[in-house]
Amino acid sequence: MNKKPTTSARPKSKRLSPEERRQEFIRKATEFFADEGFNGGTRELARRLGVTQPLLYRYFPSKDDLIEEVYKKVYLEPLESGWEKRLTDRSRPIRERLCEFYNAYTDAIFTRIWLRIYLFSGLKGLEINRAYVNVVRDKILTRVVKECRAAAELPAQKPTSAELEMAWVFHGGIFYYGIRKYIYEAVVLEDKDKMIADAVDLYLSGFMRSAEPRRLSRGSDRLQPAGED
Amino acid sequence: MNKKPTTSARPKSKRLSPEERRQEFIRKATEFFADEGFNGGTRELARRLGVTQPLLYRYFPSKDDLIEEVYKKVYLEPLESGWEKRLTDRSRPIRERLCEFYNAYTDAIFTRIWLRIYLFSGLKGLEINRAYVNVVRDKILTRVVKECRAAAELPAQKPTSAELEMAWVFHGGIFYYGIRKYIYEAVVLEDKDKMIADAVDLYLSGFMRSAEPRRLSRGSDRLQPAGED
DNA sequence: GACGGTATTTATCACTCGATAATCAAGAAG
DNA sequence: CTTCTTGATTATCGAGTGATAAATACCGTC
Repeated sequence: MNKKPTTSARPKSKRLSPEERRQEFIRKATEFFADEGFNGGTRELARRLGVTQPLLYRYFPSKDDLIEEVYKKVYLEPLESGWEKRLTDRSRPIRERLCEFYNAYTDAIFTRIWLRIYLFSGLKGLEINRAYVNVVRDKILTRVVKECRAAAELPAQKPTSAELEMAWVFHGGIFYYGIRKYIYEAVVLEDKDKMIADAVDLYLSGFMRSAEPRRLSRGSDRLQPAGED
Repeated sequence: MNKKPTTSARPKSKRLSPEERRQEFIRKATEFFADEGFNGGTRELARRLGVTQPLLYRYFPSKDDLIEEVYKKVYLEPLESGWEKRLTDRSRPIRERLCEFYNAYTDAIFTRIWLRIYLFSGLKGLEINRAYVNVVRDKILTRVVKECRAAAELPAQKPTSAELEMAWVFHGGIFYYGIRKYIYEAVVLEDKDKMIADAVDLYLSGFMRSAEPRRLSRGSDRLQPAGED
């Protein structure tokens, strides 16, 4: 046999590699903290993992370190796919691009686990949460506004704060659908795609309507007096 | 002196009546739990109140009972003013009514304390939170849709689930402004009235636009195939 | 099959939590 | 001043917390 795994390259069945085990712990811990909040006890967490509590401290120096891993996993995963870049593909109609993006984005974040971790950490005032909000603004919403401006044949410029605010209202309206469904467990319109399409139509029709007078009197933007950002 | 306070009707200065004291405790406890979450300790709470921890148990049988009082206070206060009834005053334009209502409503709920208690209790899955969501739907949003239908000269009928969903998106968009400002402490467009006016314009223009084809082909509502509620 | 290192468990510490009982203080009535 | 009631404090309990050290079980390797 030419097999020569000096450091046990891949164990046959059970006994996952330390790193795999660690990731498994993080995954389950994410579920656990999503359910119980970050005040959930390490003993109960260990019970769910089917191990004893002190074992956690072999893989993570402290509970806070474990929680940190959970944050990273939750916050970075949905963004690393880079869908937002497809927003700028101007060969396709703006409506289609917005619908596609929000369908993909909400497919990623509209889960009980993601939303709960997001809200829990938001209430704790974590930097990573604040940073995420800024990423949404810079990577998604400014892009949305820019593309809408282009579609409305408005001159290209940095979005005004009023435009950005309306994009936030639009975005927040969609986001709130997820909260109602997965946090409040309320009855929502089951067809998420339709909800998004309707929201996009609402936003676009409002944007285009407010763009018309602005397009005629180039430059001067009566919706926003001065000084954005 | 004709003073005859057999049971000490009103103490001159300090030493508030038991009920006043109790209310003061609830008020401060609301602030405390808004900051620390409901896992905040009774000792720290007592310290903030300037009293010792066991004293709390003279006014409330248990911590949970105190929390219950906090819930009631927070959830019932902003609704008991009954602004939503002014939504139906059809002598005034729909835009004005919507703006007025949301200005008043957000004046009441857009505070750090209210929003945080709301989110904390929402994450705990409390009945009172679920009930509140239903109240928003029944007392506010169905009314909003009905008034918009009337303003668009559509036949009066129970809002379709798609209409209700768009009202939720509109409502949630405004609500999310408060979350961004008071939970995420993000920089928002400071002129709340303008944000609301713009959001109302967005919603109304989208609603009216979608209403036009529906108004011509009376009755059949192509935006909603069947079965609402 | 014995060895050696790693994975896991048992036992335990120091601390904090909500809650209770006993004690003390303060103000009104006699 | 004394007495009685009620407000408030001190001291403490038992359960649960995160974390550590020592002991044991497991598995690949020689």
